[in-house]
Amino acid sequence: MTALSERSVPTVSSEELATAAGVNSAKLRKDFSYLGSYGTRGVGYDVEYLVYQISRELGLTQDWPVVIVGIGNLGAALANYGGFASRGFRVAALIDADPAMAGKPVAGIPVQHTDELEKIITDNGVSIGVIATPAGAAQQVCDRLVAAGITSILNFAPTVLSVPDGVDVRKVDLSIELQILAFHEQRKAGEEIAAPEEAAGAVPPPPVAPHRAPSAAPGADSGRQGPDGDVPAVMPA
Amino acid sequence: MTALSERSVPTVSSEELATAAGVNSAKLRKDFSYLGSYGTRGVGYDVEYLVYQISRELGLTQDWPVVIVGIGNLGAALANYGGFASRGFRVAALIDADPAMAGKPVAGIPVQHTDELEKIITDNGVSIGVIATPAGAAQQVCDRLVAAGITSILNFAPTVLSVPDGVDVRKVDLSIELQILAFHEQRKAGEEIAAPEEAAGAVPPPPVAPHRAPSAAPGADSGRQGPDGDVPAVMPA
DNA sequence: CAGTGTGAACGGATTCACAGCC
DNA sequence: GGCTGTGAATCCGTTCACACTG
Repeated sequence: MTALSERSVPTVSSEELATAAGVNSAKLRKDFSYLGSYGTRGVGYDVEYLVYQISRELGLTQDWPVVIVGIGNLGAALANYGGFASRGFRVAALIDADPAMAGKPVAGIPVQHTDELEKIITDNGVSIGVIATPAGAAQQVCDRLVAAGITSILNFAPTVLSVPDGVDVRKVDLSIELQILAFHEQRKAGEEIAAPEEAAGAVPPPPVAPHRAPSAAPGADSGRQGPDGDVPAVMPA
Repeated sequence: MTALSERSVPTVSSEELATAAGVNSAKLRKDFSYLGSYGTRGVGYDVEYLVYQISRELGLTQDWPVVIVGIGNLGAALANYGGFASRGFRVAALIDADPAMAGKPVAGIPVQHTDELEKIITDNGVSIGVIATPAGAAQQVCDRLVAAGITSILNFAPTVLSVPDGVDVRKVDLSIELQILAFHEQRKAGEEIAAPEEAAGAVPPPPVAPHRAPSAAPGADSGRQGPDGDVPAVMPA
């Protein structure tokens, strides 16, 4: 939709959007209808208007100050990531435990030391924290963020964090997407013979004839790239 | 399951696993049953055996050579990411367009110039490519990867890539997870009044009373962190 | 007798199909 | 005429409940 908006396309039909998104047009209309009657019968949806309404509903019209803790490669990459600003996210501070990093600017923002963490969060009214530290430091950082009043955490460290009720955690595992690709890749290759006959002999293939069951791969729709932006888990209570 | 395995726990019940994963035990049993009858009635599942079977089914017991193109902060972060090796991924090469990067080791692997791209892929039999370039270069890199024989692409650049049929693309948008958090955060805050009364006045709030419809947030289950590892889209045909 | 494997029941999400409107 | 908005029909994933087994 943003792309359409940039090309100054005035209106879209549910059919067009649905095709682009790889879903059924009825579903798209029904979903939009939950936000209100924003379309015009016989015409379609006003692009600008719809972009605005959806942005508002998603909370993208607000200003979300965010702190990033752990300014290694990943932290730096996140700090430099252009996609945040346009979605209403503002990097309020970069925090790292390494005193040598302190004061050094990354993406134009000076890195601050972990000691300042609580003060930074309070002063800026930050409610979302990003953890990009090594696994070992993650839980500790998390605890401090929560204690300082943060209620949403995006965790890139390969650990499951434990948090009190009311705090929302989402974990990003960079290897999961690769695994999904590999899974499909395996399928593409395995089209030939039905019996793979593994090599690597760690666990001895115990009894039980692996009765290659249904095992059907999920629905094959057109060109939808990337993960579904699911919104599962933790609701505010 | 890996954690259980490391603690040498011999068996698990579907109930235990289900609780840990935040799902219903029946669902877990049914899902496992699609892989075969790997449990023992009255006992549970053999941890080691199950780990192996699932790994194999997911394609994690194979060796997947991967190339990373674009060795900026993100590319470097990916190259250094520990989670890949344990999942069967091997970084076969790092590729960057900047001649100054060539030869420089990142994560112990020397960066090679884009000119070598085709040769590297062919020589190493690479079928999965990771794009971590700026948006502007992504499509071009993608085309070369595909031409060189790559059939799965993980795209971190903020562009939708177009690829021929048979090539699998997954796009990772680092800001989507933040958006999901912000969405929930907005909900938490909006518990007070029902009328937000926006500030930012870009699009003039046109007619139509935004009839705050159902708009219910998805199911609230226990502590599941992160996105569902969905496996949608593109099936091998 | 604890715990798997699975047919049957359930319920929510998707799709159909069409009335209503521009 | 074209396209939205939406009740009704349908589909499909989830859960129940229990027969079966080690």
